[in-house]
Amino acid sequence: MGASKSAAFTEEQNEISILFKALGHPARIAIIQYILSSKSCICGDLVDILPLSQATVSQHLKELKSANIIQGSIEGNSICYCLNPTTLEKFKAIIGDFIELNNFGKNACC
Amino acid sequence: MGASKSAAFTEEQNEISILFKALGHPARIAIIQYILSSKSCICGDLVDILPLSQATVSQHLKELKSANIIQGSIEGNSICYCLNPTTLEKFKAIIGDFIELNNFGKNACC
DNA sequence: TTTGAATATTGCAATATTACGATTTATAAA
DNA sequence: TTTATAAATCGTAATATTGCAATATTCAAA
Repeated sequence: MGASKSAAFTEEQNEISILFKALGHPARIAIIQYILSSKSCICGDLVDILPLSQATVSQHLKELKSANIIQGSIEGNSICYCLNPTTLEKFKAIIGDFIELNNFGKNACC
Repeated sequence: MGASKSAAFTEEQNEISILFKALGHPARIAIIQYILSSKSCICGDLVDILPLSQATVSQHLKELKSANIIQGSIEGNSICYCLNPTTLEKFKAIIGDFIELNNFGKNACC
Protein backbone atom coordinates (compact mmCIF):
# COMPACT_ATOMS: atom_id res chain seq x y z
CA MET A 1 0.00 0.00 0.00
CA GLY A 2 1.39 3.35 -0.97
CA ALA A 3 2.64 2.42 -4.40
CA SER A 4 0.82 3.89 -7.35
CA LYS A 5 -1.45 1.27 -8.95
CA SER A 6 -0.27 2.02 -12.47
CA ALA A 7 -1.11 -1.49 -13.71
CA ALA A 8 -4.76 -0.71 -13.09
CA PHE A 9 -4.81 2.16 -15.58
CA THR A 10 -4.55 2.31 -19.36
CA GLU A 11 -1.24 2.64 -21.14
CA GLU A 12 -2.31 6.08 -22.33
CA GLN A 13 -3.24 7.26 -18.86
CA ASN A 14 0.12 6.16 -17.55
CA GLU A 15 2.05 7.75 -20.42
CA ILE A 16 0.32 11.07 -20.03
CA SER A 17 0.73 11.16 -16.30
CA ILE A 18 4.43 10.34 -16.56
CA LEU A 19 4.94 13.39 -18.76
CA PHE A 20 3.00 15.66 -16.45
CA LYS A 21 4.67 14.27 -13.37
CA ALA A 22 8.10 14.95 -14.82
CA LEU A 23 7.07 18.59 -15.26
CA GLY A 24 5.58 18.76 -11.79
CA HIS A 25 8.49 20.44 -10.04
CA PRO A 26 9.54 24.09 -10.19
CA ALA A 27 13.19 23.22 -10.77
CA ARG A 28 12.27 21.16 -13.82
CA ILE A 29 10.07 23.95 -15.14
CA ALA A 30 12.99 26.31 -14.68
CA ILE A 31 15.22 23.94 -16.64
CA ILE A 32 12.74 23.74 -19.53
CA GLN A 33 12.28 27.49 -19.54
CA TYR A 34 16.01 27.97 -19.70
CA ILE A 35 16.40 25.55 -22.57
CA LEU A 36 13.61 27.31 -24.45
CA SER A 37 15.03 30.76 -23.79
CA SER A 38 18.52 29.82 -24.88
CA LYS A 39 17.14 28.75 -28.28
CA SER A 40 19.80 26.09 -28.45
CA CYS A 41 21.48 23.47 -26.42
CA ILE A 42 22.62 24.29 -22.95
CA CYS A 43 25.81 23.04 -21.47
CA GLY A 44 25.24 22.83 -17.77
CA ASP A 45 25.25 26.43 -16.72
CA LEU A 46 22.20 25.21 -14.90
CA VAL A 47 24.05 24.66 -11.67
CA ASP A 48 24.95 28.35 -11.58
CA ILE A 49 21.40 29.41 -12.34
CA LEU A 50 19.32 27.12 -10.18
CA PRO A 51 19.27 27.47 -6.39
CA LEU A 52 20.20 23.84 -6.00
CA SER A 53 23.34 21.79 -5.62
CA GLN A 54 25.03 20.13 -8.55
CA ALA A 55 23.87 16.71 -7.38
CA THR A 56 20.26 17.82 -7.22
CA VAL A 57 20.33 19.51 -10.61
CA SER A 58 21.77 16.34 -12.10
CA GLN A 59 18.97 14.35 -10.55
CA HIS A 60 16.31 16.63 -12.03
CA LEU A 61 17.96 16.38 -15.44
CA LYS A 62 17.90 12.61 -15.09
CA GLU A 63 14.17 12.66 -14.45
CA LEU A 64 13.50 14.86 -17.47
CA LYS A 65 15.65 12.51 -19.52
CA SER A 66 13.91 9.37 -18.30
CA ALA A 67 10.57 10.92 -19.31
CA ASN A 68 12.17 11.62 -22.70
CA ILE A 69 11.47 15.31 -22.38
CA ILE A 70 15.08 16.28 -22.86
CA GLN A 71 18.03 14.56 -24.41
CA GLY A 72 21.73 15.07 -23.90
CA SER A 73 24.85 14.48 -25.86
CA ILE A 74 28.47 14.70 -24.87
CA GLU A 75 30.01 17.92 -26.09
CA GLY A 76 33.67 17.87 -25.29
CA ASN A 77 34.14 18.16 -21.61
CA SER A 78 30.53 18.83 -20.77
CA ILE A 79 27.07 17.70 -21.84
CA CYS A 80 24.67 19.47 -24.13
CA TYR A 81 20.95 19.26 -23.40
CA CYS A 82 18.02 20.07 -25.59
CA LEU A 83 14.34 19.23 -25.88
CA ASN A 84 13.22 15.98 -27.45
CA PRO A 85 11.04 17.00 -30.42
CA THR A 86 9.29 13.64 -30.62
CA THR A 87 8.10 13.82 -27.04
CA LEU A 88 7.06 17.42 -27.45
CA GLU A 89 4.94 16.50 -30.46
CA LYS A 90 3.27 13.81 -28.42
CA PHE A 91 2.77 16.27 -25.61
CA LYS A 92 1.19 18.75 -27.97
CA ALA A 93 -1.17 16.06 -29.26
CA ILE A 94 -2.19 15.17 -25.73
CA ILE A 95 -2.94 18.77 -24.89
CA GLY A 96 -4.94 18.97 -28.08
CA ASP A 97 -7.05 16.04 -27.01
CA PHE A 98 -7.42 17.44 -23.57
CA ILE A 99 -8.30 20.98 -24.34
CA GLU A 100 -8.94 21.90 -27.95
CA LEU A 101 -10.97 18.97 -29.23
CA ASN A 102 -13.00 18.61 -26.12
CA ASN A 103 -14.23 22.18 -26.23
CA PHE A 104 -13.93 22.68 -22.53
CA GLY A 105 -15.86 25.51 -21.05
CA LYS A 106 -19.03 23.74 -22.06
CA ASN A 107 -18.19 21.40 -19.27
CA ALA A 108 -18.34 24.15 -16.73
CA CYS A 109 -21.77 23.78 -15.23
CA CYS A 110 -21.16 24.00 -11.52
CA MET B 1 16.19 18.34 3.41
CA GLY B 2 13.61 16.50 1.44
CA ALA B 3 11.13 19.35 1.15
CA SER B 4 10.77 21.02 -2.20
CA LYS B 5 12.49 24.43 -2.18
CA SER B 6 9.55 26.23 -3.73
CA ALA B 7 10.51 29.56 -2.15
CA ALA B 8 13.64 29.54 -4.28
CA PHE B 9 11.72 29.59 -7.56
CA THR B 10 9.55 32.18 -9.24
CA GLU B 11 5.84 32.42 -8.64
CA GLU B 12 5.26 31.40 -12.25
CA GLN B 13 7.48 28.35 -11.99
CA ASN B 14 5.64 27.24 -8.89
CA GLU B 15 2.21 27.85 -10.39
CA ILE B 16 2.98 25.90 -13.52
CA SER B 17 4.51 23.00 -11.67
CA ILE B 18 1.53 22.77 -9.33
CA LEU B 19 -0.76 22.32 -12.32
CA PHE B 20 1.44 19.67 -13.89
CA LYS B 21 1.96 17.90 -10.62
CA ALA B 22 -1.77 17.66 -10.05
CA LEU B 23 -2.07 15.93 -13.42
CA GLY B 24 0.87 13.66 -12.70
CA HIS B 25 -1.07 10.58 -11.65
CA PRO B 26 -2.95 8.12 -13.87
CA ALA B 27 -6.03 8.18 -11.65
CA ARG B 28 -6.29 11.92 -12.00
CA ILE B 29 -5.85 11.69 -15.76
CA ALA B 30 -8.63 9.12 -15.80
CA ILE B 31 -10.85 11.49 -13.84
CA ILE B 32 -10.21 14.36 -16.26
CA GLN B 33 -10.79 12.10 -19.26
CA TYR B 34 -14.07 10.97 -17.79
CA ILE B 35 -15.24 14.51 -17.13
CA LEU B 36 -14.32 15.46 -20.68
CA SER B 37 -16.05 12.45 -22.19
CA SER B 38 -19.24 12.97 -20.24
CA LYS B 39 -19.56 16.48 -21.72
CA SER B 40 -21.18 17.58 -18.51
CA CYS B 41 -20.83 17.34 -14.80
CA ILE B 42 -20.23 14.00 -13.24
CA CYS B 43 -21.80 12.95 -10.03
CA GLY B 44 -19.38 10.58 -8.47
CA ASP B 45 -19.75 7.50 -10.56
CA LEU B 46 -16.01 7.68 -10.40
CA VAL B 47 -15.75 5.18 -7.58
CA ASP B 48 -17.39 2.55 -9.79
CA ILE B 49 -15.14 3.32 -12.71
CA LEU B 50 -11.75 3.72 -11.09
CA PRO B 51 -9.90 0.74 -9.64
CA LEU B 52 -9.54 2.54 -6.33
CA SER B 53 -11.42 2.78 -3.07
CA GLN B 54 -13.87 5.57 -2.33
CA ALA B 55 -11.44 7.16 0.11
CA THR B 56 -8.66 7.22 -2.47
CA VAL B 57 -10.86 8.62 -5.22
CA SER B 58 -12.01 11.35 -2.87
CA GLN B 59 -8.39 12.18 -2.11
CA HIS B 60 -7.53 12.49 -5.81
CA LEU B 61 -10.56 14.73 -6.35
CA LYS B 62 -9.36 16.89 -3.48
CA GLU B 63 -5.98 17.30 -5.13
CA LEU B 64 -7.53 18.29 -8.45
CA LYS B 65 -9.73 20.73 -6.58
CA SER B 66 -6.88 22.28 -4.63
CA ALA B 67 -5.04 22.87 -7.91
CA ASN B 68 -8.27 24.50 -9.15
CA ILE B 69 -8.46 22.09 -12.06
CA ILE B 70 -11.94 20.92 -11.15
CA GLN B 71 -14.72 22.39 -9.09
CA GLY B 72 -17.63 20.73 -7.36
CA SER B 73 -21.08 21.72 -6.27
CA ILE B 74 -23.64 19.92 -4.18
CA GLU B 75 -26.30 18.32 -6.33
CA GLY B 76 -28.89 16.77 -4.13
CA ASN B 77 -27.43 13.82 -2.33
CA SER B 78 -24.21 13.77 -4.27
CA ILE B 79 -21.64 16.18 -5.65
CA CYS B 80 -21.28 17.35 -9.20
CA TYR B 81 -17.80 17.90 -10.60
CA CYS B 82 -16.69 19.74 -13.68
CA LEU B 83 -13.61 21.44 -15.05
CA ASN B 84 -12.65 24.94 -13.99
CA PRO B 85 -12.60 26.99 -17.21
CA THR B 86 -10.40 29.72 -15.74
CA THR B 87 -7.66 27.29 -14.81
CA LEU B 88 -7.92 25.55 -18.16
CA GLU B 89 -7.47 28.86 -19.96
CA LYS B 90 -4.37 29.49 -17.90
CA PHE B 91 -3.14 26.01 -18.64
CA LYS B 92 -3.68 26.54 -22.34
CA ALA B 93 -1.71 29.78 -22.18
CA ILE B 94 1.15 28.04 -20.42
CA ILE B 95 1.26 25.33 -23.04
CA GLY B 96 1.25 28.03 -25.67
CA ASP B 97 4.28 29.65 -24.13
CA PHE B 98 5.96 26.34 -23.78
CA ILE B 99 5.38 24.88 -27.16
CA GLU B 100 3.86 27.11 -29.80
CA LEU B 101 5.63 30.39 -29.27
CA ASN B 102 8.97 28.87 -28.62
CA ASN B 103 9.00 27.02 -31.90
CA PHE B 104 10.49 23.91 -30.43
CA GLY B 105 12.13 21.54 -32.81
CA LYS B 106 14.66 24.20 -33.59
CA ASN B 107 16.00 23.45 -30.19
CA ALA B 108 16.74 19.91 -31.08
CA CYS B 109 20.42 19.94 -31.82
CA CYS B 110 21.76 16.94 -30.01
C1' DT C 1 50.12 9.53 -17.47
C1' DT C 2 48.61 13.00 -14.44
C1' DT C 3 45.68 16.86 -13.47
C1' DG C 4 41.57 19.45 -13.66
C1' DA C 5 36.80 20.38 -14.87
C1' DA C 6 32.09 18.70 -15.70
C1' DT C 7 28.57 15.25 -14.65
C1' DA C 8 26.80 11.24 -12.53
C1' DT C 9 26.09 8.16 -8.72
C1' DT C 10 25.77 6.72 -3.89
C1' DG C 11 24.04 6.98 0.67
C1' DC C 12 21.28 9.05 3.76
C1' DA C 13 17.70 11.95 6.11
C1' DA C 14 13.50 14.63 5.68
C1' DT C 15 9.27 15.12 3.61
C1' DA C 16 5.42 13.98 0.45
C1' DT C 17 2.38 10.86 -1.88
C1' DT C 18 -0.50 6.84 -2.38
C1' DA C 19 -3.81 3.74 -0.68
C1' DC C 20 -7.32 1.95 2.23
C1' DG C 21 -10.28 0.69 6.32
C1' DA C 22 -12.89 2.97 9.63
C1' DT C 23 -15.31 6.82 10.86
C1' DT C 24 -17.65 11.11 10.28
C1' DT C 25 -20.49 14.42 7.95
C1' DA C 26 -24.34 15.77 5.09
C1' DT C 27 -28.34 15.26 2.61
C1' DA C 28 -32.58 12.57 0.86
C1' DA C 29 -36.10 9.81 1.68
C1' DA C 30 -38.94 6.93 4.57
C1' DT D 1 -36.86 11.34 13.77
C1' DT D 2 -34.81 7.39 11.74
C1' DT D 3 -32.54 5.26 7.96
C1' DA D 4 -29.94 5.02 3.83
C1' DT D 5 -26.70 6.85 0.60
C1' DA D 6 -22.84 9.81 -0.96
C1' DA D 7 -18.77 12.00 0.02
C1' DA D 8 -15.09 13.71 3.14
C1' DT D 9 -11.83 13.01 6.75
C1' DC D 10 -8.83 10.41 9.99
C1' DG D 11 -5.27 7.26 11.05
C1' DT D 12 -1.83 4.48 9.51
C1' DA D 13 1.41 1.87 6.57
C1' DA D 14 4.03 1.54 2.38
C1' DT D 15 6.43 3.80 -1.06
C1' DA D 16 8.32 7.82 -3.64
C1' DT D 17 10.48 12.25 -3.97
C1' DT D 18 13.62 15.89 -2.70
C1' DG D 19 18.05 17.52 -1.41
C1' DC D 20 22.83 17.38 -0.45
C1' DA D 21 27.64 15.89 0.90
C1' DA D 22 30.81 12.76 -0.54
C1' DT D 23 32.51 10.00 -3.99
C1' DA D 24 33.02 8.18 -8.57
C1' DT D 25 33.26 8.66 -13.44
C1' DT D 26 34.50 10.79 -17.79
C1' DC D 27 36.91 13.35 -20.89
C1' DA D 28 40.29 17.28 -22.23
C1' DA D 29 44.42 19.16 -21.79
C1' DA D 30 48.90 19.56 -19.80
